[in-house]
Amino acid sequence: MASSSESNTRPIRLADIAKAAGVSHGTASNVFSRPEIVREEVRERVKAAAEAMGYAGPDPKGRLLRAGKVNAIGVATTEPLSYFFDDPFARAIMAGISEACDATGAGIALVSAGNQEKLAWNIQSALVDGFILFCIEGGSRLVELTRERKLPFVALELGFDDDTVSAIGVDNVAGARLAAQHLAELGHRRFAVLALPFADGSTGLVSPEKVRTALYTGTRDRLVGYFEAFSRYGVDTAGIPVYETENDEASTRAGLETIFASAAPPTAILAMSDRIAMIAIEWLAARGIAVPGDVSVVGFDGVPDAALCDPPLTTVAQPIAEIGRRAARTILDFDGTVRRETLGVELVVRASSGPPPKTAPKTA
Amino acid sequence: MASSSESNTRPIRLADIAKAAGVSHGTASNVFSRPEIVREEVRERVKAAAEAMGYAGPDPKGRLLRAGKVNAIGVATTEPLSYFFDDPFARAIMAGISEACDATGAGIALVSAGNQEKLAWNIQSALVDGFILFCIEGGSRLVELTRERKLPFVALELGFDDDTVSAIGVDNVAGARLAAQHLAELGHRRFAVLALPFADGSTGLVSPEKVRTALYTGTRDRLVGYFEAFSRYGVDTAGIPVYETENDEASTRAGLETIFASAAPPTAILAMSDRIAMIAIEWLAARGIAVPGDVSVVGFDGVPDAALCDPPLTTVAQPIAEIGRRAARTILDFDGTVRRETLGVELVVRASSGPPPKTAPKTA
DNA sequence: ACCAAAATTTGAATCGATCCAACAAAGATG
DNA sequence: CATCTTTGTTGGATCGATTCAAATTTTGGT
Repeated sequence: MASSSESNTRPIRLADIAKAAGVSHGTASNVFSRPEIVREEVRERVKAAAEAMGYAGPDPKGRLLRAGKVNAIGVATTEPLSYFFDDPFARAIMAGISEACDATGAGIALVSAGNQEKLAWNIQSALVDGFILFCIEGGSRLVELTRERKLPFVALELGFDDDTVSAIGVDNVAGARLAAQHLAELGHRRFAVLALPFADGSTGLVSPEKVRTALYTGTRDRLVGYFEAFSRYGVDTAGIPVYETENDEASTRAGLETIFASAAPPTAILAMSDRIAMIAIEWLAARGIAVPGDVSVVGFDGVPDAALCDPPLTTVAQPIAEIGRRAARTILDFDGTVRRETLGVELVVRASSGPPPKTAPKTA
Repeated sequence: MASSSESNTRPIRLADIAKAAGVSHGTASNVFSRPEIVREEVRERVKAAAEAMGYAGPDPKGRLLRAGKVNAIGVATTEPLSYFFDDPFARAIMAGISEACDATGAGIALVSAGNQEKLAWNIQSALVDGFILFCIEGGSRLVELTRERKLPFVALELGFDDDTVSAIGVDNVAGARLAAQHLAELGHRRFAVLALPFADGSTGLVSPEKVRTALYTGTRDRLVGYFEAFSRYGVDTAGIPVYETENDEASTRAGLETIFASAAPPTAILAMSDRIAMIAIEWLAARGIAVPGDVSVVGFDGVPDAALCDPPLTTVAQPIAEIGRRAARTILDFDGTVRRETLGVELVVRASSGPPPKTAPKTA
């Protein structure tokens, strides 16, 4: 007994229940996808058969092949997957992407791999209708890999200026100018810059020619913005230390050590990310240097955490959620054109910046 | 001219380049999936044809159908997608899941929908090998929907005790007992409980029979744990207000209003989540009630934020990342068995709890 | 030059659905 | 009663790959 009722071997297919119900597979398919066009009596019979055989419903794998659309957008990065849940900037962007996806019912597939080979495979085999790329380190590699898929994709943070790829970013020059100008107006004249990477895998003080050949134009543009403001206020840009970090704790601390080893340490620090800025504030506090009493710090990004740190961070706020929303929309409403958007930024003045001290800091 | 070379209509298939290269599709397929078994000369010819025709590589849609495995796990909830990036508990779990997925190269697909109908569709059409369910509100509905798919799935937070579904959770009774015991040992005798939902969509003070018929056994178990400890210390459990919140700001504040309207307000609050606890601390601070000077607060969960709030929160820490890791492993190593795991918890004493005041609080 | 063994290539079958042109049956119209 | 609609159903074609047994070509030995 229990010879045919035992479905212990392979899963039940639509064709199986069609046969069991004595209808064609076309009709069986209609029962699930357009039930209104099949006669009630037949519909019930098929449903009963499905129920009896333990049918799981039309397999999306099959449907997908036919339909072509996955109804999900892939978000890719070269960082590990946990980056999406740890990094405040990433999280804020994901919130924007989520919003757009929720509105249209699309899903989100997270794709990542530090490992070169796995990254390629993961991009190649991701079941998505398009990609949003977090171009942090190794951005161009990620773009190349993704381009191969011939699916719509959009790069975030404008890591480079290839006009053939869609990208969404902010006006880095204007934002940086705002930040530097704010400090200059407060009276600061001795600055230091803690920069994001100019190229992969290097850190340290940056020479002018390195700036000119920067791989990441976002980094370069921010520096350009800072310098523009400096010149306007008559500050000699040649004397300003620019330290390239990797946007992490180790390299930022190393940069601070270098900068404050100088005979004439800065009274203001321009950090190219809130992350760097917050690490700097912590480092300064640990050394008894008052912020903003001795040294002012201005960040860049405007992540939510920046408002909560101590002291709250003055920063150049990007419309982060909006960037995410637009990126998602770019994929969801893809029309075959290359779309490059540059959004505005806004200086948010909080407590980490103030006038320079009367006497040089760290004298005591 | 340009009649056949213009591929402006539909995408290039493997079969197209097979024909162009003059080989069978079997061989063409091998060039991409097992290049080592095809003769070099042929391999180059096929690759050249692919290059020339702008072939995007084997479409994962086709591969998927054949292979059966998606190599991605779905994480589902009834909350909007942004929940995964906003909620600290969810984020900590996702970090654990990410870790396990990174290790095996699996992807993560986020599935969600508040809307009943869309939820069903999203679950039915998700391209995944299995699901991890965040059973918050509407957990049983989510489980029913997912069961239909006949894919492996595991429920988090043990919303209910159906032994036929795999689940991973913590020992709620023991954890709650620990929390209540801690406060009792500090000398507290007047308590209030801010509870998680007992059932969908209700809030307010809870009667004993409601507790007995609680839909969410997690909530019930925590209450049981609190009460166990109370009885042991001779505290009359009948007099303790238990206010059911929805784990959000509005209902928690309402609960606090109710509780502190009493003639004999509590000296200690047991919150069933860190979220609730942190909202309570804020509410108390705004009313000038000192924590822990006047009132002690103990949370539950052990989210990272709890260590950073002011004052740092005493709480019952769940091994959150471990839960995520195990959930992912349960799906990735699925062996057809139902697996129910209960992990231990740990009391983390921080600054939000202390001895009760000599005089009753709020007297001034 | 011949044959067995090894290395490649072939082409049909399969994965699980949806779509659609053609057809059948029932009801409406002249 | 013949014809036209309307409503439902059918079965073949298709989506884009992988797989594998069988056919074919190469290689190596004598």
